Amino acid sequence: MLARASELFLPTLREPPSDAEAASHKLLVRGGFIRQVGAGLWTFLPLGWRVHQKVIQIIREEINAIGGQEMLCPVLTPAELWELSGRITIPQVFRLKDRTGRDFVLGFTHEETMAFHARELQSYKQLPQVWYHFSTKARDEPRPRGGLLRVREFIMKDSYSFDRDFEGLDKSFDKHKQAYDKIFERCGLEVHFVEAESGIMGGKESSGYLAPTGSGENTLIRCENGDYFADYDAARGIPRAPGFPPRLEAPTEIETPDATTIESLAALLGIDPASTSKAMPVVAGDRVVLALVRGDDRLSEEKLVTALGVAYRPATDAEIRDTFGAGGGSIGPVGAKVDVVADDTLREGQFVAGANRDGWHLRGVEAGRDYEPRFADIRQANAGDACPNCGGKLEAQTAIELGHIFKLGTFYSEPFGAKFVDEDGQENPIVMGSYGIGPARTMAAIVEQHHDDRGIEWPAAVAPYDVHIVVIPGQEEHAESIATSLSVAGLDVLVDDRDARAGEKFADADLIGCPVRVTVGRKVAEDGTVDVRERAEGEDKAVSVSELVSTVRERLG
RNA sequence: CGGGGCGUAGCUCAGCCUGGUUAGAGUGCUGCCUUUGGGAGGCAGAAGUCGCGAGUUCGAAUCUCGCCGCCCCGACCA
Repeated sequence: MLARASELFLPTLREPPSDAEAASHKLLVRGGFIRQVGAGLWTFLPLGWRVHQKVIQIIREEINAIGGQEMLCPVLTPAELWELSGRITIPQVFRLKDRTGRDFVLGFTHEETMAFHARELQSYKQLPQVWYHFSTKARDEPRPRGGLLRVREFIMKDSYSFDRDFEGLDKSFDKHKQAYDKIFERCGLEVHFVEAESGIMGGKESSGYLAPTGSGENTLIRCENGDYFADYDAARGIPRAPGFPPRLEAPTEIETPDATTIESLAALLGIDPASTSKAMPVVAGDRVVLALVRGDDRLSEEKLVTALGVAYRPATDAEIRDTFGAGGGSIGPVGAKVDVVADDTLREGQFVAGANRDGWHLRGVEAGRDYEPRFADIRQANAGDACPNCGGKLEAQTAIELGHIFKLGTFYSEPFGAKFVDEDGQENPIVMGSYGIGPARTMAAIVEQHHDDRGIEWPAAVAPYDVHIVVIPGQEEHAESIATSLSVAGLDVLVDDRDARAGEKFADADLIGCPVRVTVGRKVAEDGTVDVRERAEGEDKAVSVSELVSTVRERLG
């Protein structure tokens, strides 16, 4: 395949758009891969679409390899489907009406539609199934950002597995996991599989794939020794041990005027903030619950939801005073007539806690002796915590979530009545899983991980073209025949035949980032050689035209 | 949805505070000359509803109000 720069719509820019911050945003726009149409709405220009298609093809091959069957569901779906699952109430749902006033939803995933089709599965003999499609998703995002990192409309590969039981689901899940590992590896990405929250998807267990990058919205917690990776929200770090004051036989009141923050309290008492406890009153359902973490820790909202099993909200000032008889900065677990969920770090030792009396705290408060909590892991892990596997130091790194896989169970099949009959003639709900990957995000992550100050360094598997030929003015005829021979050999070739200076062409070639560059200059007429350079390496090497095809193939790996 | 910022040529921006001929620069674009292995130089040229609407004024890119769009932080979130 041969493309000529003189004919391509390839609008490269010398400067990045003023509103771009992420490297992928800047370089994809500058390189003429994408253009913004509105907030979170992007057009893929010819080169960008080629890369997107290459990513899609890799995903397709790997999902086909685990038995996935490609199909295509509509973007526009009747609102009734979303009422059945209950997801109609999610704020991000794009809703609209047709001319007769009927309600529709622009899908943001396709669990509902796929469960609808799964009603045609009737027998255990038809299971398992894996169905997938590449389709456009719409999300009414409150805040799109970062180029392709967070958008309102995007193409997603989502596959759905249908099994007769949870054992089957585990197998389908593992197959996808393996497929995803291969996909990201083929894309040249460093990606880590981590536990994550189910969020709006519904279902039991979910896991994300995080690519560490320079820009992104997620945080990857990783051990310096490389044996532990986790999503920030779910990470389990081991905090340092506090410096405890001498042990007390019983809690002792101490006056702490104006000390309503941990910092002021620790300073006033001259103690380690880690030897205090922090009380966060929340309302779950119709009851008040006191969440207790160490003074130097932050409460993880996600972990607390998991521990409580339901969503919650912070208690209001009035509710706090009503329940504890004191203000927010002076409350504690001792004597409080509410359930207490204490973080595991509070199991051992004596801590300073609020006395449920304005301006007073208690020293020497001990779990088990002075209050009866339920223990759970509800603290947010921090960089600097010790690794739960090896004790090494945990680090935090910005990341992009490229994929998310869920064990949905019967969350959708039950309301949709997607059932099958087993060997004994019994009806059972189909057990589902869902598995998403965003090709555009993947593309952005590749740029984040593969670029330098001059431009992109595409891995060969996803590059828009294999070879970028820079034609030095005066060598057009030689270049044309070289381009043709590379193309005939099965390589994708971009030949820069524009009437432009060499420097400009080199700069564009670096920006666009095809893996191999061939410069056809004066030497081709003198000794029959051209210069071959790998984008990621930056060294020109003279290669005779007769060996060019094999050399380029070799360089592409 | 809360806070902040921006909107002037394809792109990056100046001009606005302190209203006043025909609205500027760099880059990009077109033509010609020169040049030709890392965005070279020269000459000539095209290109702007100054986001939209109202208002104040003899006069508005500039002042006031409203709206819209976009970006950043937060909240929210695959």
